[in-house]
Amino acid sequence: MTAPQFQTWQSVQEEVLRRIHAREWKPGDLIPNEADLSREFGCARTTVNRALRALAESGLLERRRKAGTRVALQPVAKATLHIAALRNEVEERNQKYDYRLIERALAVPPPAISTCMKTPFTTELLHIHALHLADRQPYALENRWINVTAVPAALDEPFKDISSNEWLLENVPFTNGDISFFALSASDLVARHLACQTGDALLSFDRVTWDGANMITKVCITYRPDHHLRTSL
Amino acid sequence: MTAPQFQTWQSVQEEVLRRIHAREWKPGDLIPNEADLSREFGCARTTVNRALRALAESGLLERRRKAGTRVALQPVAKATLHIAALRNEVEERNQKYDYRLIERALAVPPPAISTCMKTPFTTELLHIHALHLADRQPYALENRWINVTAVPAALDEPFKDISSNEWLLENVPFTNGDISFFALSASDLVARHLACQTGDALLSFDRVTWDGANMITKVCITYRPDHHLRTSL
DNA sequence: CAGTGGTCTAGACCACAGG
DNA sequence: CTGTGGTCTAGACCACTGG
Repeated sequence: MTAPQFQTWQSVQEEVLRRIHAREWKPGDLIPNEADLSREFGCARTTVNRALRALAESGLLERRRKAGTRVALQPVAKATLHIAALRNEVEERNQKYDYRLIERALAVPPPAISTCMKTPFTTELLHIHALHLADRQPYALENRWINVTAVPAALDEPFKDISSNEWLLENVPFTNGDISFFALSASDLVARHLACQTGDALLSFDRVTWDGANMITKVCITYRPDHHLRTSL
Repeated sequence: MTAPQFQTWQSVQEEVLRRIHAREWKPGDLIPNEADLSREFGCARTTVNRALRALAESGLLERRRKAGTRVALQPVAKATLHIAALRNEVEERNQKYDYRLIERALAVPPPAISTCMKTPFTTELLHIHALHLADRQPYALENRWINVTAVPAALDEPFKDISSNEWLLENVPFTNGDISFFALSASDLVARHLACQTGDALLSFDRVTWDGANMITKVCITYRPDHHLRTSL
């Protein structure tokens, strides 16, 4: 018997990757089922399943009951961005983190915000405007609206020494969120805070988080110019 | 016996999520080990393992041998962006996809590209400049350099009817890639192709892919104004 | 209907790292 | 050294779905 032995799911995964890469199994091809592979590899089907499932989660395989497992035609690149708190982001660059509150006010938001927060147009929300710094230079601008109906405790927090970001993480549970990345042209106000030129192209993202049916907060983070958000495949 | 029965890893996961959410287990807390939980839940340890492993992969738990499992203090939001081929991106919006080649030439790239591709400064690369359209409107601009040493077959492909994107996916295997998102201010040239104003803020990303030690290609995709890249938590 | 992946079980051994 | 998670096994049943 010349069949090689694959005793760990990682080694099975490597072998499958090798075959895909060597074009033994081409994009779109049906590959053998788990039972056959487990016999060929001399391991339990569970082990094969673990390996194939991981590859399917990463988008390289497509699996369907009865239909079997195929090599993905278009390996959808799943780029996982790690959106940590800004403090961590800065500290991971070995830079000194600072936080400065610009404004904290209870106010009726623009209609676009009310719509997004699913609150009546006349309902006041807590508005936080703050700057995050790295090595004393502006790093990112935070523009946040908090639903005080869902998070009344926020009314007692000055957000002077702790960013709303960190306070919310520690104090308010949430179940879901949506993120949207886009490019923004710096307004005069934004340019002044980030110490850049009006009209500069800035990477930004909106994040809306909620807890069950309760909208918690909507935040817009705008990075200083030339900021890159990196990830690997 | 009042202990509820949890027979699937999903139900175990839901119960764990409920306890975290209800602050029965707070951020930073050590939770019971797998053996104890499996007894409490009335299921096999494997099932608990599956549930906790999934939560750890999503960043909500932190697990270490011997140290046990803790609720993450800073649940690093892992935003997974699905970077499909542009054709798929457009078609998923139920829009008509078109592709137009702007330029295809063998040329010595700028030093920045050579450095990134790890080729000598004097080595010629295949340069592809193309436009992707949605419902006949400019959607994204593609600016690509292909390492013809690693991919000689690219020299025989006109890229007139098929985008380099799709051709490479079908014909060239790769093992790794880096992606970097940023905001770009539209140059005159870019503005003309994307039918926008010079200076508009545009969302872009660079992607470098390689196969083992061979650099394959570097591409820069620049989206039309107001493009949003969305994902959920 | 039948073949495929999805999952559960009970038990076992192992690798790692905290104390 | 010892407790913890990581994994493997063999077998079983189930859920989905293609033909």
